[in-house]
Amino acid sequence: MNSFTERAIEVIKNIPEGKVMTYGQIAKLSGSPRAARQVVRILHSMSKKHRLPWHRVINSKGEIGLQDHESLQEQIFSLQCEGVEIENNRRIDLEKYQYIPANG
DNA sequence: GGATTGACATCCC
DNA sequence: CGGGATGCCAATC
Repeated sequence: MNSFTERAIEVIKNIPEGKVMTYGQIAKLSGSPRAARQVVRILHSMSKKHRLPWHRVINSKGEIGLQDHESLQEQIFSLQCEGVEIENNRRIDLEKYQYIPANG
C-alpha cells in the first residue's frame, strides 16, 4: 500500500520520544506538503487501526489542537512522561521539542 | 463515485 | 505570537 497514508504513518512512527512533529512536516515528508489535513484524518481513522504515537503530533504553532479535555490531558500527560514540557496545558517549545529529521 | 470530513498551514496586520 | 478567513488535498463513508 504505497499511498499517502502509509507514508505518513511511517513518518509518525518515526517520531522519537521527547520530541514532536507538525502536521505540515509529516505531510511534507509523506509526499504532499499541503496534505497536512490528511494527517489529521489519519490520526482519526488510522490511529485506531495502527498503533500511532498521535500524541507526538501537534500543529505549526507548537500547540495541541484538541478540544476534548480528557483526550487533551491524555496527550499532555503522555508528552510530559516523555520529557516534553507543556505550558498553559497546550503550548510546546518547537525550538526545543520539534523533531527535525536528517532529511535522509 | 461523489459529498463529506477534518486535532492544519498560511497570509495579513 | 495570534487570530479570522481561505485554500488545500486525499482518505473515508
